[in-house]
Amino acid sequence: MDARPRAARPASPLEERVFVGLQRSADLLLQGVERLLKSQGLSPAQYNVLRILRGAGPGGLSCREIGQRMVTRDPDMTRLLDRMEQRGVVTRARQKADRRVVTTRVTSGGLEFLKRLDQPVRDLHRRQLRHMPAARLKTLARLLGEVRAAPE
Amino acid sequence: MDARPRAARPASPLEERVFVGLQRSADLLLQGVERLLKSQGLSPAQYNVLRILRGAGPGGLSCREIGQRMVTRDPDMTRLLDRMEQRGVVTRARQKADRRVVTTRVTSGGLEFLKRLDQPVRDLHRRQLRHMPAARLKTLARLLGEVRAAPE
DNA sequence: TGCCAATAATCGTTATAACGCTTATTCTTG
DNA sequence: CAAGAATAAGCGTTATAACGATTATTGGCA
Repeated sequence: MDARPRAARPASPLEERVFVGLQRSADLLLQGVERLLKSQGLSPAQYNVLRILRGAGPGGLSCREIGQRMVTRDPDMTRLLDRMEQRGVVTRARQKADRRVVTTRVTSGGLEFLKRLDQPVRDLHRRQLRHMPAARLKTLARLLGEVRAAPE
Repeated sequence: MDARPRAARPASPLEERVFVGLQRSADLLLQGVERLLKSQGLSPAQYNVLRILRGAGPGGLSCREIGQRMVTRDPDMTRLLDRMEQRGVVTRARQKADRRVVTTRVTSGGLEFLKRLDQPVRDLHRRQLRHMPAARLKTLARLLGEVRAAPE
């Protein structure tokens, strides 16, 4: 039995509330970012790859490494990078030592792109979360980390 | 100034940490749900629609209403419902009063589907979050609500 | 009443995501 | 050192997402 319903709808399990809340919140914030990136013809995944490559420096990264660092997994790195190569924001070169791996690097054009986007993206995030005090954001960031710290 | 770098990487802005943490956590949990639903040939969006329609009762809902209640927005309700109608989990009928709107209802087959999935989904969510005590989950759920309570 | 804006849904098209399979190369080990 | 497992990336194909434009219907109002 569900006890007396305090609200119209019976409360869903706590874990489900967290799951749905996560999906909704992530989607809400992503919408804004998508709009911003679309003005430059970039998808969130492409933007993410560019930032990863910038962080990796001139040595570049293999497909696998990029995939591992991405915020959301992408099951087809090859064609994601194909499109980015066509736009001239990355280059690819097969490694001499291990000819299985292809090293991808961000081009100067790609870095320009990122530079133009850095401030607008920061501003957007600040606007999206300006109604929450820093202390709560810190708590939230910590709890989100705990979610992903699941064993196994 | 950034003070002394306590870790190798300089800390990113708090808002960005929250944004990325949200995307990563949402994606991580969604992966599990996708795997589970795929065993029944359902996408998360389709599952979401079924649950919305079950909650709405026998009166059904219009496309717009379904779209508004979805966890993540879907820009093409028509074809999402097309596919579900073909699978026999929903029916559609144009309203007499206002012939612009199409009412969608879940079929008994669709309800069966849901019934079989209810417990596995609950179990999955519990497993995904079992490493976090209830008090933290409550705090997290509350903070996630606050994120979406942004003015305008 | 007749015209126009607003609303609901649909559709044509292109791009991207997703799935599994294949190829190329390297590592392992008997 | 040869055969087979393991690893990295790529590809063929199908399904879905995304974007705009379009149709059908209704409500507002001069």
